[in-house]
Amino acid sequence: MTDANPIVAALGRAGLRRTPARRALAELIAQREGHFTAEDVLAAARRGRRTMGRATVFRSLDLLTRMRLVERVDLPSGEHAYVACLPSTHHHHVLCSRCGRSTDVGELGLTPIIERAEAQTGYRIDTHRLELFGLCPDCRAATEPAI
Amino acid sequence: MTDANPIVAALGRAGLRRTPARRALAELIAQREGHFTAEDVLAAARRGRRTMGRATVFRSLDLLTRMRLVERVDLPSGEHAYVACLPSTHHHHVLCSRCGRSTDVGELGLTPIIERAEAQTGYRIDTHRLELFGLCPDCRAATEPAI
DNA sequence: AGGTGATTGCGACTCAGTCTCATGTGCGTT
DNA sequence: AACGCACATGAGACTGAGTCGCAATCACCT
Repeated sequence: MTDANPIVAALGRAGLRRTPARRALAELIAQREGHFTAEDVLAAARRGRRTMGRATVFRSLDLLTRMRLVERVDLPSGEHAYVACLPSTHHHHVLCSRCGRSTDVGELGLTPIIERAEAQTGYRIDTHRLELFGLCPDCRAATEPAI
Repeated sequence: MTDANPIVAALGRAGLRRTPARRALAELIAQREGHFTAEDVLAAARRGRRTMGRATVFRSLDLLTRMRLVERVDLPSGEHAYVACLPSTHHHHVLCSRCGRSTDVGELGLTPIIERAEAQTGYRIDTHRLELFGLCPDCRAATEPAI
């Protein structure tokens, strides 16, 4: 039986074990539209009467991060969260600060900006983090009823 | 006596108390070139045989953050750190991943990028975080001896 | 079906950050 | 110079995220 869940499928492709814990995590992530914290996963697993060791959650999340199936983001509050993402090319995430939904957005042309920063500072920049926070279309509609 | 330390001076200007703890913190920050964590501050205070309550450190750092005299950054490792910065216009920080030094870099022209992201996603973006990590000129020289 | 190395769950642990509260003190007022 | 009080501090208990070690389990290859 082929795996409907893309994360589970990717695990198989990578020669990693498709254990119940990992399947359950993949399921939870697939259901979730936006970002989620490790604690969310733990709570959801508990709710679904499936216990999942705290360590397992962190280990699996870590694994998926290394596989680039999820990405870790730092919320403005300082919390660490994760968002699912296709292991495509370079991209960024836009997070809704109201409902938590997250949307991928492709490469935005940051290269010239990074070059400008390198020129200004003399650093050689090799990593960057760009996170965008705002209101998603739905929440916008909800809070700005009148144009 | 006017305050040599800009942070202490800013406190006075804002009508906030210039307490010994805040002065000590300001001093530590002024001495430090790069980013630092709350734990660094605690350790430094302890080393200088001046105890400073853990809570006080967090409270003061919080205060300075609200005053925009320091900014909180999230290191790639997930740790939270702070960097001093002049409360000027919008700017970003470039952090050296080897020695920890941080350098301010002015507005880099992110606006068009944000507009592009808004157009692509339909979000209204109101906050963003851009952090750049790399090697500062000195560390670059140290690790790339030959051109 | 069997063997085995990867994976799990548990629980103890660490470490960052928060909270409470009694004590202390900067500073405006007198 | 002394006063008074709201603001600030330090100590330490507490919380919650994340890690570690280990014995038991199980996914998967043969």
